Amino acid sequence: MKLDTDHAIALVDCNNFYASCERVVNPELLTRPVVVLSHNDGIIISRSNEVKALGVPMVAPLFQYRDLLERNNTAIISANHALYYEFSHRVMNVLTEDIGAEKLELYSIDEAFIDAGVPDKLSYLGKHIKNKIFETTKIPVSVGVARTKTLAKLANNIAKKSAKANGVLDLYDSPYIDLALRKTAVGSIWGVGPRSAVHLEGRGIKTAFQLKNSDPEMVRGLLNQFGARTVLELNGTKCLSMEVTERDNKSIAHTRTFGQPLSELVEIRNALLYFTTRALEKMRWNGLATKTVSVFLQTDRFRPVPAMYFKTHAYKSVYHSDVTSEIYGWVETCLDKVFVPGYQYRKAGVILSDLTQTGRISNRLFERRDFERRHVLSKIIDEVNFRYGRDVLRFAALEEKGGWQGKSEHRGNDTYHHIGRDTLGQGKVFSKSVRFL
DNA sequence: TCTGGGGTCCTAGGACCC
DNA sequence: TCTGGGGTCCTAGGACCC
Repeated sequence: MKLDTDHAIALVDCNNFYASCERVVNPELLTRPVVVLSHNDGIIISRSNEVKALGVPMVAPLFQYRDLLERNNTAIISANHALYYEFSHRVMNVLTEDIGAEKLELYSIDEAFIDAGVPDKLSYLGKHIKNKIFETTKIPVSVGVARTKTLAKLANNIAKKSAKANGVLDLYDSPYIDLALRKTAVGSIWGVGPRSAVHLEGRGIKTAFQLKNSDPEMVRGLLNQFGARTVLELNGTKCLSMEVTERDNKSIAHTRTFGQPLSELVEIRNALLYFTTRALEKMRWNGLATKTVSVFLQTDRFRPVPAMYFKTHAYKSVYHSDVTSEIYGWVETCLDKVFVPGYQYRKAGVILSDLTQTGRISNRLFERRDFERRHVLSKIIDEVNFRYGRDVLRFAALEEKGGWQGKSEHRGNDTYHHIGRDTLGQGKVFSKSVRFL
């Protein structure tokens, strides 16, 4: 397959995406600082520019910044993922329908790479994309254009911050590429995390420009193959191609911190069956079946009682299934392996892996008819719950709410609550799961 | 008092088998 | 004196991303 070596890649990234969505549905927020919180209201996961200017970092505990935010009249809002899926869908539609992007890679809920074609008025294209998306959806975006994904990421970061760029930067054959790289800390490059940055700095590689001029083999030894690839990408050599075709998830998880520590097996079992139900809904929504389920239990990260404990166990079935009642049994087997009395558990999760398309489930000679009946029953329960509300229909094993549930107190606009039921994507574009915060 | 969740990929080391 | 070694499967944990 040809990599379209000379084609430019544009990265379109929504600014402060969750906060921006909240502002579209509630324009009063346009004149106030805005933060959006994680599901338990514990963590700040999206900030408007005013909040960033206050020095509030990404993924910060709310309690540490609450006073500062309130003094500045900040709107504090619980996350509404269904709303963000809806806006994501709208933004991507502008790219495919209005802009006519033929190759689009949905990289996360708020950003996409597109093939910008042969180099011709690239900054004009960037401005057009930015204006068209804002005109249609009211969501502000930034556009970075370059020869490689890594450089497009960099261009996008600069476009977002620089007043001069005003949201659009073209670094395709630009004389300013090296200048931009000189001004960029090595740890700000896509794929270079804090640990790798420390290693590189130890070798005197402090800027992106120095990394560009490093020996890829040396970097491979110091980091890994990804590091070496990043060096080539910084030099304008495409190593990462556009992943245009949707691929199925390799795993689907539902993990939660409990509202309060739990030590009783019964309560933890209830929580895990609930988590399993949610994960299976998402799995069936994507037309998948699982063969391996993993369950983990964990004590409080910050205040473990009576000691730190983390344990995971995987149950491997000999066949795939998407039948709730059956997979409940697999989960209970795992729970028996990881549960030890005496710990105060704070977090637990269910992870479904070894996923395959339901259509490819092999026939089970002896129990085929029963399996099909239960498979259909599970689908019907999903349908009913989707139309009439979560868990209107549920298995007797699934208990009512327990002490494990958290709370979302800052829920604002209710308009979109009927969409998606939180864990489900909507429509064709999001029939597969999308990475989100 | 309060500190998230969902993913991917990679590696080390133990258990076990032949 | 001597303590094989390769393969595979598993969990733990690191690193990175949004």
